[in-house]
Amino acid sequence: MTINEKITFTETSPEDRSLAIREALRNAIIDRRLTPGTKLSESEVGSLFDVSRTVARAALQMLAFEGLVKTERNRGAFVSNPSPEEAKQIFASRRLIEPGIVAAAIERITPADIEQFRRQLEEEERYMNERGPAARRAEIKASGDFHLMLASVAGNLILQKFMDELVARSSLVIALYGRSGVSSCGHAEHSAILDALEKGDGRQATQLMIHHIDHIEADLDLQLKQGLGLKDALALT
Amino acid sequence: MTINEKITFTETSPEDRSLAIREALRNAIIDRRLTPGTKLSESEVGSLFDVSRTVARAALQMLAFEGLVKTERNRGAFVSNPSPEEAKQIFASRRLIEPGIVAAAIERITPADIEQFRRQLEEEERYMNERGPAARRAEIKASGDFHLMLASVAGNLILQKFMDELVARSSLVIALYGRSGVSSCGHAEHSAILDALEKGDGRQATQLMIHHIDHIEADLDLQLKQGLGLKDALALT
DNA sequence: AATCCCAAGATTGCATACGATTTATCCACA
DNA sequence: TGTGGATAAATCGTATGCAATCTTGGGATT
Repeated sequence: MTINEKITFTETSPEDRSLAIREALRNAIIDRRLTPGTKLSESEVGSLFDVSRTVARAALQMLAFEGLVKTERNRGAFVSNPSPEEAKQIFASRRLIEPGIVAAAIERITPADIEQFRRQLEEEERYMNERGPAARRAEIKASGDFHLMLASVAGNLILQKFMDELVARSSLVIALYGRSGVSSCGHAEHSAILDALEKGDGRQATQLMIHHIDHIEADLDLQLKQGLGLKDALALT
Repeated sequence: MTINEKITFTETSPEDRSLAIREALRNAIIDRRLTPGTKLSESEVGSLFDVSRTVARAALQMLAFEGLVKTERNRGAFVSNPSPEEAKQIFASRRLIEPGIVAAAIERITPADIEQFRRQLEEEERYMNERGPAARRAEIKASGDFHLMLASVAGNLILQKFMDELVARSSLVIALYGRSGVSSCGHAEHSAILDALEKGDGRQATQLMIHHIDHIEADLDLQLKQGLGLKDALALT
């Protein structure tokens, strides 16, 4: 797979172009337009975005830092190919952090937030009922955005950054090991969590969140490719 | 404050020099040899380590990503000056993550690990009983290393990276807002946590960890400088 | 036919150069 | 004496060039 479609800037970036490129690549990765193993060469990225290798390189470095990209010395950058072990660690981390985020969010959530969440869930549902890869991608993205909005409401910027990374990497993991239509039940669970938040029932909200994460991970097929280090390497190129 | 002492490479780095520079600067920051607000100009860092601005810049970008350094466009990089609000968020994050790390560590800790922890605690104690700024610095570093070792034993690389960041940033916070001789009681608490781990008493170990974090945060003076945005800005230069 | 080796091409690692922006200095002027 | 503005210095943002390293393809040898 190569980068064949022109990736558009979502906004005119007056400055800090490497940040904009990072965002564009991030979106492409969590959208699965760039699949694990895809090579991201500095010159190719640079010419796609009409910048020099220097700034392309900076964007790739940032992505490497958050684990979405792996760089090999003198070889280049590749979209990460998380191992089952990594996948487990990602979800273990989420199980640790997200209940805390729910607990913090329930203290700070406002009616306006609730309203925004409802709109978000409607969007999820809309994509859920559509067919086609584009809708599927949008659904995955919207599903992740629910968790990120929650982190945003919680009001802890550090945890928010961690969740940014974890949600993005989860998306990669689901792309690799996902078994079914990802969030067919996920959407209902998001709804239930939001209901609990609205009622102010923190205990239930955190419980629902834990189960939600359990369900996402349960939908993965982490055993199959466990011992296939060689095949993984082959899949890389 | 300027960078006036030659910072030595801990190891001969055959390659990936930016990583080595990042490590050296990281250590200098958590050791408080570089205090919050210190400017880290690309050329200065570069010439100190005998590299070009390109690689110095890469190191600074990494530090900015983990929150130890803040960059301002066209102005440069400065050692972070965390606000009281940031400090609270850092400790809130630790309260969320570290109990989970303790719980994971107790499942995996080996007698060899215990032995290593004991040696680590002896070192803490040695520095605690010494006087002088160098010993104080070493004590702070050793105290943080206890938490990082725990994260390492827990075996989750993602959480380990998060803790790396949180411990380093905590060190900055303590430098800014710390009230007393930091870990006079901290050492005893580390010992107690280790004892609980050795006994296999997970419930007690996590409780002790939570209290330990509470105590560290309680030792901070976060109210005083809360409204002084202006003075903070002044302290920057 | 399979294997090994070497050279050509491609890509990264790094240094340097130049324009843009910010900061500092100094002089004019009120 | 203090203020304003213009010029100079310093620093960053970015592009580009060269050397080092890796990959690839072809040809010779067994």
